[in-house]
Amino acid sequence: MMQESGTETKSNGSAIQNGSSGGNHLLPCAGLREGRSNGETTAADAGAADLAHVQQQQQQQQALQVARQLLLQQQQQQQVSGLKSPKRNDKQPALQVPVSVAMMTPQVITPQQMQQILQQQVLSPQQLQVLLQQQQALMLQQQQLQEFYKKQQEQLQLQLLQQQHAGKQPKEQQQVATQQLAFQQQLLQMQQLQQQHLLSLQRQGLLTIQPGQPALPLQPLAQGMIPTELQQLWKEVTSAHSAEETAGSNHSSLDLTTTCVSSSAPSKTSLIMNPHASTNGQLSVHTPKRESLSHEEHPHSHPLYGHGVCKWPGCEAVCEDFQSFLKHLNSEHALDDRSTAQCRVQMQVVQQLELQLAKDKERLQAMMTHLHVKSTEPKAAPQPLNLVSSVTLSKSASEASPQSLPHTPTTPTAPITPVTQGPSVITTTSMHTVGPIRRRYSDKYNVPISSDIAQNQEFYKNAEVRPPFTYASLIRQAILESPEKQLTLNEIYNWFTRMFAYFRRNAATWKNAVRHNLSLHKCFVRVENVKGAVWTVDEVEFQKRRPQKISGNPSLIKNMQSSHAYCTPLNAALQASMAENSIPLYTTASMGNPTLGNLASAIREELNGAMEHTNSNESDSSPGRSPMQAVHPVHVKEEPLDPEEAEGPLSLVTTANHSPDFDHDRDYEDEPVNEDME
DNA sequence: GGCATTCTAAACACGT
DNA sequence: GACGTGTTTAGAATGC
Repeated sequence: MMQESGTETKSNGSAIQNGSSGGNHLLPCAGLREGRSNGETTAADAGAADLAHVQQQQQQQQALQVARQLLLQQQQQQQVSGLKSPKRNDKQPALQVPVSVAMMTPQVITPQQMQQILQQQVLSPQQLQVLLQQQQALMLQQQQLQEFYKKQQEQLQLQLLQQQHAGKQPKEQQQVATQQLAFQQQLLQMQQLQQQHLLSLQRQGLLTIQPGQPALPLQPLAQGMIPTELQQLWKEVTSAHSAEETAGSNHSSLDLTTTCVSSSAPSKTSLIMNPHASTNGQLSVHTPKRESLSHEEHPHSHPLYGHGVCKWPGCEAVCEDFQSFLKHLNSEHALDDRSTAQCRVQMQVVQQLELQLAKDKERLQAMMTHLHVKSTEPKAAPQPLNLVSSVTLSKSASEASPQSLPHTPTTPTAPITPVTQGPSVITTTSMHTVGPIRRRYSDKYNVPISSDIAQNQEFYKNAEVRPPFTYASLIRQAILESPEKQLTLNEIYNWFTRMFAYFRRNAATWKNAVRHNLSLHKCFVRVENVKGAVWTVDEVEFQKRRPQKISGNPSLIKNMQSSHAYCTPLNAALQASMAENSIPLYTTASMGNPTLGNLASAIREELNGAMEHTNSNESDSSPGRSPMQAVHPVHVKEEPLDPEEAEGPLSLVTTANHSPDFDHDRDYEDEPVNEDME
């Protein structure tokens, strides 16, 4: 006995390499420029004809040299007093890359790196404090540098004005302006690197920045030149660079200009948001030039532009064409505090999503592993697989929760525990079932078995899970699916084995059950045929079958509602997880299947019926679920919400004062009510 | 606790 | 006799 129960139970960032972790997101400009030397800049300067201009250039060069000295000091200081951990040093590509890269590196302690440091406990709290102090010292130096820059900028602007009035060559002006811009961008880059670092410190709780305290004064720098001017200069500089980059040069030289250029505003977004860091701190960054090229080739392929709307987070400005979008992008989303903050937010969003994705993938893997193991387990577990067990009520649902599943407390999805039941909850409809382990929901909630089987066909065929339907329902379905609405017993067998992997085992048991059901239920009529005996379905009789009604049990109703509440988030989580793994989702709800409507109706009806029953407090066993009952105060035996099941006239299944109206067993067929009916 | 429903197991009969 | 089909009975599990 009950071997079958045992059977039921059975069935029942790649870029982080060479120590150059993702923290080098902000290194792309340096990486791109590592082949550059400032000698190129001076060579360009040497080509200036105007002596006065040359002198100005020399002044600027001197200023830049001072700035470089400051930056080099920063670098050296950082290298000397930097992190002491060998691991940390390993992660520092600065010593192996050009100075232009190395210069930026000490400040590029990104959140990832900080987290790694903290997680690996490479640094002691004291070391972290030292690190923090160093960063703060760097900030002070940065401010000094900015002050120096401001003075220099004023000078340069004055000179520019003078040159303009004197009718200087535009090329020379641009050279001056280029250097100005370069220096601007260098500072911007540094500021943002520091911002990044400060952010990471904030995340680690090591640094607290008051709300009113601006992290870094980016705005004044961004206002240094008007956007059109910046764009113009940018284009010229980048076009010149593309040729220069191929030549290669002294890697040890510090080229502020080239470093700065690559970090100008248009590329900043991609710099920050591009997670695909390459090795050794060299990132494949979209330079604006490349971007513009790609936009020319694919004028609507900008990730921030789609459907005529700017997709900058929180913007959604309507841009009629791509040009207007670019104008909008450059004007509204230039490099400023706001854009930087938005980029940071977006970066965190992406990080969170990646983290979530990784967790979900891990969980899915564990689930699938678990289910696979479970499905191939021997018949040891006596717990029957509950395909229709309630999400909230079923004992097996909680008891069977596999411990192998990784605990993911951060997962925002709704209760995952029911999912642990595995295939049993893949179908939305099954999650509504509030029945005992052996209940089959098709009879309870009038869920169209045909729809469920059709939608989950592949699942049932491949997974050794018991279909959540009674034998009677399955037999009926098999017969109704046949062209002639009649099947021999063997054909019924074949249908079972063909449609359900579960019935490919223990044939003796379930076949016996099939035969038993065929004989037991009046709804199955045996017809002698030429071929032999075939079985047909008497729909009227079948409709007479009464599912176990839900009486006015408040707890049951509550549980049903709660289980329904689980449906949406759970389904969403399932859908998301399965979609990301390209697994077909056998749900009725998520696919927008009309079955959902039937299901919802069924639940509503069920709930209403239960409520009505509770309110009416009738002794009648009628659930009172059907709207027909409002018209006919007589007992409605069954009111199939499934259109297919509703084919039979309701009047036929309406009886009066029929208490044991389930006409399941022939034992009952002599009941007076049935006699009256028939 | 009793009843209803469903499932499982088994026994039996009958035909091929 | 083996096997398939059909019927019947009994017991267990579960929900009402």
